[in-house]
Amino acid sequence: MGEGIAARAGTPGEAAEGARQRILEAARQLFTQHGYFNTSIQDIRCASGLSIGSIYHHFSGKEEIARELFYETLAFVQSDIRAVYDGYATARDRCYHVVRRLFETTEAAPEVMEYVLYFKHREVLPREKPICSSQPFELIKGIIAEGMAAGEIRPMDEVLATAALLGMPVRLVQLRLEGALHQPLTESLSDTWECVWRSIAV
Amino acid sequence: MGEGIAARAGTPGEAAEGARQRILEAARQLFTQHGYFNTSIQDIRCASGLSIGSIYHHFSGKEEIARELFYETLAFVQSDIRAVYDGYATARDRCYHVVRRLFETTEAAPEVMEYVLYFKHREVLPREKPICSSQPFELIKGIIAEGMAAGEIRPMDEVLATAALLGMPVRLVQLRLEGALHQPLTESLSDTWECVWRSIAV
DNA sequence: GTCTATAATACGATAGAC
DNA sequence: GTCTATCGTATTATAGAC
Repeated sequence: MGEGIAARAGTPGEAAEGARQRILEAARQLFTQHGYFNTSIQDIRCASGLSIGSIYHHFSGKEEIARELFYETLAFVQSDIRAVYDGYATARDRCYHVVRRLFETTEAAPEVMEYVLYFKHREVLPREKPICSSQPFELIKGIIAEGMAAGEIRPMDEVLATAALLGMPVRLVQLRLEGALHQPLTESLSDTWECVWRSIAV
Repeated sequence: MGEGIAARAGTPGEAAEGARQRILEAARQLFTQHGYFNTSIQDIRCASGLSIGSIYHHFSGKEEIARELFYETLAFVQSDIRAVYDGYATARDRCYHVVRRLFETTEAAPEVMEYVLYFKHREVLPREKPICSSQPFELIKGIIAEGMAAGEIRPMDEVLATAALLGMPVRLVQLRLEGALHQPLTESLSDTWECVWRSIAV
């Protein structure tokens, strides 16, 4: 987008958007590193390079920053899964690439995955729906259901199948983020996929 | 554990232990229900029926209460797994009963499982080792390793196999605790076990 | 829009009587 | 061992100049 008008800091337009993003970026990093409750507005101020007043100009408070990050991250995950759904036709391909993207995202943008997995939404944002009943997971359930209808996946409870598909990969992502796995997840992809697909395939 | 001497409240001996336990019980419930950082010492005071001073007499502070609960819970889980290890001989039986106990404990003592799964140890007790590298998980890895040596479990990375064993069941426990599953987990045991064992069996 | 200074409060922890 | 009263501090949020 345009860049001619606002060259100096403090000018309106995308400079303001820049400030917003700087705040969100700093907050995400601090929230995932030290936890939401161990992060003060002062910490966000230091990390973002802005002032308290500026932060309160853009957000109503710490909680709104967390909520904004939550929706941003949810949208990111959702578009990822939708891209897989649209890009492949069989349940097998779709499931495989969901797991693959999960691993790739963990390696490429660990702070995003960290926010998704470790952020205690129930504790910080108790009014939001839990992530497991959100749209991304509904998409996964759809993939599973179509796979059962097509005879690719053994008939069973959809929730069970979803847990079978994501349980092991998510657990590995957690271990990787905790530093318990030294290899990149992508190197374990084929072994992981073997386990996952055995568990739900006909 | 005599009981004759101290009949009135406030008397030393097991009455003091009773106070300790009342504090721990109240804290566990509040921590899992509203989160550690949303629970104040005042809240624990109200729920336990004791006074601030009494709480600080038994514990050095809020963090020590959390640490105490952490070790208590860890010991509980560990003895559970050890009982399974000692009670069965094959990897198949051991793995099955680990999953079974996981489900049974979730139904019988959800507040314990909730504490294990949802308590953000890294955020509250950053100095403790993460639960994944603690003794209970070492026990599981042992079961897996013996199973591979005996030719019951496909040869693969032990960490991967552990994730394959626990990933799906743990995910289902989470869903159950969040209220997303209305059936008791024990009713899904056989289907879950089918998925799990397919994923790691030879 | 951004800044500094400050108000208001909630919290963890302590002191000291009983 | 238990209690009440209180201290010191950290934190959120606001007020008002620029």
